[in-house]
Amino acid sequence: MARQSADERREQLVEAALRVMIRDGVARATTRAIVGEAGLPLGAFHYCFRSKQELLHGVIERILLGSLASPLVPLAPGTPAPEVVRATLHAYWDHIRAHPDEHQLTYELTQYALREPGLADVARRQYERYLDANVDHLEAVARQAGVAWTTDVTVLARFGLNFLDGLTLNWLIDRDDDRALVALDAYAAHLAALTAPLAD
Amino acid sequence: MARQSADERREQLVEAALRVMIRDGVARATTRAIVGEAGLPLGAFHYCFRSKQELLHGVIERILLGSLASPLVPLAPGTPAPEVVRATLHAYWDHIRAHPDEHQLTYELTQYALREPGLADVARRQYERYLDANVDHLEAVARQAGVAWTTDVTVLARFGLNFLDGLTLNWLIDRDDDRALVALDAYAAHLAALTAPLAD
DNA sequence: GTCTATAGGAAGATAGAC
DNA sequence: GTCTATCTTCCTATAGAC
Repeated sequence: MARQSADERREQLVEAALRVMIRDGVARATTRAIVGEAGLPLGAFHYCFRSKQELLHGVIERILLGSLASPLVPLAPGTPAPEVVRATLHAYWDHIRAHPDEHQLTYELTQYALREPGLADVARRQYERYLDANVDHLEAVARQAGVAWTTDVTVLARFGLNFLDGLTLNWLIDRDDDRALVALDAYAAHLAALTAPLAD
Repeated sequence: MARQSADERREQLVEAALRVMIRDGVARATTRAIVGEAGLPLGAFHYCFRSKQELLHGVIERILLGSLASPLVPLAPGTPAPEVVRATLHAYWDHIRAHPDEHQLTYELTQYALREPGLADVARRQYERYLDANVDHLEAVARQAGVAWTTDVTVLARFGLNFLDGLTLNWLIDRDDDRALVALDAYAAHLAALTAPLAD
């Protein structure tokens, strides 16, 4: 068939694996299901990857990286801080609601990684990066709103990461939009109360 | 061998399954591993359970019920509200730290349940009960501290459930005690700020 | 590199003696 | 009810022709 580089093939299989996992879960993402999804013969698997673990490594790095895309909301300058906070959180939440399956897979893969000696570190590093991203995000929000945080930003970031993670997990289970939004707004109000106007 | 009732056998297998899952993860809890752990022959499995799903149903109900045990902290009457809140949260957190593997299994089983059509509802109902338990817990704390919540308790409960869930998940990954405690205390302070002395 | 065919084993479930 | 032996299916991985 069409001659492709091994890298292209690998990419193709990682993406097929992602689709299968999102659709059917990690447990059902067998090598057969993955090559089937990619439209490749079974044998193709093992001259692209030494083993299934190697593919999973690629899948995990891929999806965990992808979910770092933090949507920044363009707001008119002079928007009051509470409004900036709320709009930013709602933008984040819209992203979750638009891609629930991907986020569910993220949790599944994290649990999976914790059980595999060679992969546990990947999950650990990933949460470290989530934290860093959250710090950046909080600082960007403060800049945009023209305020300063009255609490250590790294503490806020950890607190927010945990709350949003729990909120997402809970919503993936009950899919109760109303309750989730109420909790999200409660968090937004809490955050907004932790800002002070910049003295300049 | 020793003659036992089918109920006893079932109980025995559910407990063996729990041990295997806590030790090795859900994916490695095969029927063979489970009966091996219980010291029973392979054939024993299928005159106790119609299928593996039936056993998993039992395991999920068992562990999700068990994790509802909310430790109430005995404190001297007259203890200030912030102290009551903090002590209660720390007691909860100590429980998590003492049984990390059980909690990790809880998350694994929840993810698993969401992928099985017959089990998704169990997870949903379970989170509903977590929420109820959290409401009860918050009301008990207010009673003990002699204060009232200035925010709707169901909103607080949802918010707290989500934060504590995320905190636990995050800690299971990075095992960073210091950061977790800082975040927990931030939450305690937030909660304490939402109380008002009872006018009596 | 690419594919077909198959090895080799482990999974859930059952048959049938006791 | 209890156990051994076995069936069937599906898994990951490899062998070897092209």
